[in-house]
Amino acid sequence: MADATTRKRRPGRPKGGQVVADRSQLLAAAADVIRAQGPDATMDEIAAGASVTKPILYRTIGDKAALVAALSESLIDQIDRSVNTAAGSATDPAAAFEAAIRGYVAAVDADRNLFLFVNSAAPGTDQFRRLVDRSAASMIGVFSSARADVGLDPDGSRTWAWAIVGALQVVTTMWLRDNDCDSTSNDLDALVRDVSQLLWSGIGPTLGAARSARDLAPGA
Amino acid sequence: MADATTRKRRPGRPKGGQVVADRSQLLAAAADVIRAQGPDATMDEIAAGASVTKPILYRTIGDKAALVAALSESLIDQIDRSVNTAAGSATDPAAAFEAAIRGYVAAVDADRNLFLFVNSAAPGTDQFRRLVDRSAASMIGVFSSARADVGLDPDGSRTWAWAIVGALQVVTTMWLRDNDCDSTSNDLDALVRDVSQLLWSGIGPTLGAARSARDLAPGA
DNA sequence: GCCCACAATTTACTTGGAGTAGATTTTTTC
DNA sequence: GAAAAAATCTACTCCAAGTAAATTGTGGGC
Repeated sequence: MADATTRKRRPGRPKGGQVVADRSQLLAAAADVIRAQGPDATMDEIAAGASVTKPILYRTIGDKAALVAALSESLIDQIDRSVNTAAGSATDPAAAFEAAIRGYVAAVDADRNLFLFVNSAAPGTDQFRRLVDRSAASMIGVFSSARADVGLDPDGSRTWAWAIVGALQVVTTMWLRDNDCDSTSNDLDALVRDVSQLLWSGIGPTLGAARSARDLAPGA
Repeated sequence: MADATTRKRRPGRPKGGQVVADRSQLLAAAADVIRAQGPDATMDEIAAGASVTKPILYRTIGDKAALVAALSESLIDQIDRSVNTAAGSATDPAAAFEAAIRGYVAAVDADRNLFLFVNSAAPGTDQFRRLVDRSAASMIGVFSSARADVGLDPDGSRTWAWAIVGALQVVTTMWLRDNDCDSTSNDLDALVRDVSQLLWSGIGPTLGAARSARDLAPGA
């Protein structure tokens, strides 16, 4: 968050050719405002929270879609880290998958407002599609090679990734409603188990077979 | 669509205590406008297309969320019909499931603009959640009994329905992008096959077991 | 048969947020 | 020291949602 050092500036060219706030500072400040004010934070509020005026925000970041895109980058990275960490601490592939889903939900829950802000685009908009593509990217590679090893069309991995992104998005969104105030993590376990059971049955055999195929490869 | 009989009315109380257009007429006209003008049709355009002024539209239908809710009712019914018809003409349960998904995509594709208009709500909004709940409703019943027969927690059927609704929504939305102008239905087959393969592996065994359990019940 | 109350409609407005143009102030350069 | 340049801020426009008040016609009382 840009602190009080840049507060109540008067117009004019700054010393040393510096700008009042660079892109990363503004993004961090925007994230803070959204976390505090909720997903309905307006561009005015975000600019004010960053101690900057709106034209600065627009000149530095771009329009609202660009802000969403930038924030989604970091949020998706954060979710990916949470997912990988959770999955890494499991031995059984099925357990790893379930843990990954738990990691996803946990990451979203931890940054609820940012998740909702980033997901403020309606399906059908370019923004939405970019977000889905970006979210699916990390999955596609995994599925693609696994499917190829098993003789399945690698193009289908994109479809699988889309489906999983959609399933997780809706399930998580709907789950956030019920836990709006009270964070009863009891039924979270059941939720994660159910989703993972539904999806793993389709994925697991393919991945398992691929792994076996790779284990049989020379040099394994 | 309200035709030219009610065009260029001057203000004033109509004869016979009738209103200028009733709810169902307005909804039909709105759907026509959206089909023609695209999912970004404004309330002004919809009112104009129905040969009615905006306050009439608001008094008869409600706000935009109410319009979306009303249109989603009929669209979801239409999709459900398409799904059931498609699934009914298959013998194998797995084939029926795949046919159902094909029916879903086909129905959405046939009413693309209306689908996008109805799905114009961002995840996290009440509108979105209502739509998901409504879309999931018809699935929940099926899953719930099937899961109960197998000894699974029936509550999980809601989660399954949410996940499937989300998967289909995203996959279909993303698919619409690529087929924006040219309707190459070649890859549609692959898409449907992939999605159905992913989801059926999780559902099929449960449903199959439930069916067997029911077949073993007294009086079968 | 005339007039007043009332109902449905239209015009024209307000509101709120995204995005932008032009005025304003300070630094730099000649 | 003055003019040009660079970055900023104030104040605006635009668009769509939603609404209030003016407008015009119908129906009933006398």
